[in-house]
Amino acid sequence: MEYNFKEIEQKWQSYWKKHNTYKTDIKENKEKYYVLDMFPYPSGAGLHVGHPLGYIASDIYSRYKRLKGFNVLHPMGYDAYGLPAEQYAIQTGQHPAITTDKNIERYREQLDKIGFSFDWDREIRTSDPGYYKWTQWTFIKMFESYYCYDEKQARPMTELIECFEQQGSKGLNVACTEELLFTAEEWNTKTEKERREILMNYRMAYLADTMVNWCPQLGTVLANDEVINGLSERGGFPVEQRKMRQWCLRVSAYAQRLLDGLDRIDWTESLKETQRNWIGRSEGAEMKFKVKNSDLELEIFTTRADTVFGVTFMVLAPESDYVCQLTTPEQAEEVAKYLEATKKRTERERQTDKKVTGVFTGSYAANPLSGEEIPVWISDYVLAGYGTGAIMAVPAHDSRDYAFAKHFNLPIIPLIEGCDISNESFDAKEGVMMNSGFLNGLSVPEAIKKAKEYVEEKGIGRIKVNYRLRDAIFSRQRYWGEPFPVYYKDGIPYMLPTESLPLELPEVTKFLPTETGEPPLGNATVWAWDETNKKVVETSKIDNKTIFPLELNTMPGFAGSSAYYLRYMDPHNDKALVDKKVNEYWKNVDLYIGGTEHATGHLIYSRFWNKFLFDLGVICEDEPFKKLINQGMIQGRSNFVYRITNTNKFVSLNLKDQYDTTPLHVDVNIVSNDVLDLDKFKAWRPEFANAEFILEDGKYICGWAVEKMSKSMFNVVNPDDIVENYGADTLRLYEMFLGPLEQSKPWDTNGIDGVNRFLKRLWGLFYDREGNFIVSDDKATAEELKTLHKTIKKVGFDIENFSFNTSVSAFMICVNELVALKCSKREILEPLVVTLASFAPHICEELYHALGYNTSVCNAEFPKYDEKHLVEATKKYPISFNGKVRFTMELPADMSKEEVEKATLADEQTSKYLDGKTIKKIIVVPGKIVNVVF
RNA sequence: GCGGCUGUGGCGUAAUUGGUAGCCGCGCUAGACUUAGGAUCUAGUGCCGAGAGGCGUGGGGGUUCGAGUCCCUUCAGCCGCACCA
Repeated sequence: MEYNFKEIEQKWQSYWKKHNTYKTDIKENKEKYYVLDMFPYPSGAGLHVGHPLGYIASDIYSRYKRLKGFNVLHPMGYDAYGLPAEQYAIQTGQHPAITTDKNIERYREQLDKIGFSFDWDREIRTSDPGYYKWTQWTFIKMFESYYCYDEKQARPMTELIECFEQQGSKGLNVACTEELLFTAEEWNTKTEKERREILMNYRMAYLADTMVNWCPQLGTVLANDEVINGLSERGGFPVEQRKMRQWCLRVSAYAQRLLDGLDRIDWTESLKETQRNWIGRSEGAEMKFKVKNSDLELEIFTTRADTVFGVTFMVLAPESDYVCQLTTPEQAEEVAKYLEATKKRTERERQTDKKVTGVFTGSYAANPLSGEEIPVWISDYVLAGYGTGAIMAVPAHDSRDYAFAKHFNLPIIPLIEGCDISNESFDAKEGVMMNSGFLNGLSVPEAIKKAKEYVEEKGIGRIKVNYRLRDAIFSRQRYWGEPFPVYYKDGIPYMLPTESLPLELPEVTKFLPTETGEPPLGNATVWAWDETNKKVVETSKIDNKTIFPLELNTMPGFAGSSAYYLRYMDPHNDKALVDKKVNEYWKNVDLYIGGTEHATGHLIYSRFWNKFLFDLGVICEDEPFKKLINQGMIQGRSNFVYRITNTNKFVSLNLKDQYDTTPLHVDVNIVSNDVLDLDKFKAWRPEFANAEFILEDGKYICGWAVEKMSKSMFNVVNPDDIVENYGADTLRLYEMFLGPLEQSKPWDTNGIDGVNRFLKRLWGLFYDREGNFIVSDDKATAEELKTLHKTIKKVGFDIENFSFNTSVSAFMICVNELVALKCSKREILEPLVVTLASFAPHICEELYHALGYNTSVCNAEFPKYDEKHLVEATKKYPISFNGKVRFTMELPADMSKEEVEKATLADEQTSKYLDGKTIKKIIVVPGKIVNVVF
């Protein structure tokens, strides 16, 4: 009987569904294990063969853990909000919900075919009101919280208000947008509106006028991680800087905890390093420079407090608030001209074009240590977003300041003995100080320390830690996202009561911004909040007395993906994001598998979001993902045909150099082992119908290259086709067999026959050609047991180490050996089937039942290996001479060192290789090797 | 520029962690069965060499009885960050 994968796979997929085999519940007597995949955005293109790679790996691990007796949570859902569906809606008028549902349905179909052990009862979609209710709920909690640096956690705003009432803002060590100073009396006399404006300065979720990455083509702002080299991540459109009133999340408050947490989680070093870079911690000093003839003080941040004596000028970012305060009337015109010019430059231009530009403000400041008078300039090499937006320039020891000083002819004072600054600055933090008053003679690290202390003592400034990590801009001028549970009274935002959540996304007539430039929600006719009746009503009823306008922005993509792992634990709970007891059982994700592209987006935001929920006391773990593995990308393997220029004639690969040719991509699905199917090629496109060919050995050989898998390269392979032709089990095995999970590698369907043959051969151990079940109850031999047990041992070890490719080859070796031994014994095959079941669940379920079981192999127990079957009586010792292996000798495994040495010397081949030379020494490593040195 | 990762047959890869480099699979070669082969089975297949043998893990150097594995250096590719004061 043939191995009929189609029948088998359908049969068991419906069996699993019918028997709820993958349904998971809390089992207090069992240890939990949580395996999570990064949930997909359901794109219109469907899955290609690269997408399921991580899912297959996590599925194998989940099934394995289950066989090992763990209670495994392994859910799946969809990141359903997103730009592509909305862009499609703008173009076609089709509601994004419809597009999304359709795409999800297709994804589900594709996923189902592969035989995953997901508990689909726990499916979530970020666009589902029952889900985003909790995204909105968390946002409200953020609005109602501030961050206390002393307690190192988020606290309720009510505590802060109490504090203001009693002592004002004095002595507070809390996260804020800007330092505000007011007394309790001042606070207590303020109006409601004034108070709310002040509170905004401290909220975890706050509304602020900030410089944002505005993308005109997408009509929305983007977060920093959504901008790559000055272009939008989605679509690659230019991005410009603009000041806009936006919702922001105070992620920066958590910078230190986000950094510290990295040391306690099992992620790859490269991923942690990326996050460390992104957080960008630097220790330094904040210092005040007095402005001449003014009460103003310029605040700057520096990591090189030791170089203050070398400050010969200061520079402001063009966006800095100081600019207008310091510009003198004489310079006003020039400054205005410069600001205008910089504004025109996009972020991208500013980054790529490193021409030195700048303008003098007309003002001077005083060096706080030397008292020297120094000019204040403006230049766009200073970033508004980092530090204070102003710097002290030390041209001798900073290359950017150096370039600026050279260009504008400003003085350069060297501060380190013996450094050469005639052509470039000396940036290294080493050497001995000079020209630096009380710092002279100290080494740079000593001087940094001493200068910082001095500055603090004299009240010139303070020691400060700065982070590159910015607060996340949380508003998007988009339709297809979570609505903010916010309405406005007199321009002041108020939160909806949490009992009124979810605030559902309204219908709109069109998905573009309104004529007045408001976001698409401005088109909604039912989008106003009735405060008394606590419900959404017609926009036309807005009277700003009891009925108020609702927020028109929506939340960004990372909102819904930040806490989804928690919702899987308790997906249908409408009383809480996750029940406390449930959360205490599942805790956090033990294994998270996904792509590396989320390193600075999702993986930072979800850690932040999670820490906030932890501070609220809603959840019990402060890091969401204990272990994280990045699966490598599956690249495409493209094929080429070579068209002779100006003809419709194609020449085979190895003859192409004799002609003038153009390579053309050809669909890999009509090429087999680099041999082109000529008929399919002619039928592929009308212009090739009359194509002629120059063949070699009667075949047309195509060229090939490894490229990104994409439609335009014609190298996309669809998993559906693989399942159709070879079955899901073969697909699963082959995806793993390709190579190490974390490595990128090209997909080449040609190799798939190997794993398919393996399954057929396995099948052949159970059934003969006539379809007779040939498994016997005979006693297994020592050799057969050894084959089995070494396989169980290796596969178990490999799975624990996520080395799935080597497990697959171990299975192949095992089956090859059993075939050679003609072993069809139950004693061997039964444990083998259970061991393989995580990789190839369908065929194993079939064989498990054929062996007489009527329960699922998913509920079996992973076999234990017994070392006693693995011990060898003899060892084939490689005998090497000066490190070169010459022959092998079979000796008893337990033979002593001395005896092995003796046996080696006694062998006649030894004298042959010695060739009369004297032996200097003999190295014998028992059980390993013999090395004769002469 | 800084940081991280990766370099092994024609291809994807393996190597018990310092101990016989190339396991497993693809491809290829030869053969068997066959009307046929994109089926199946058998044998071979790192390179050079008729052979003995030599050479081989991007290159160079080192440590070691012994290096794909450790150290130094260099090159190439991929990824991340990039005026971060």
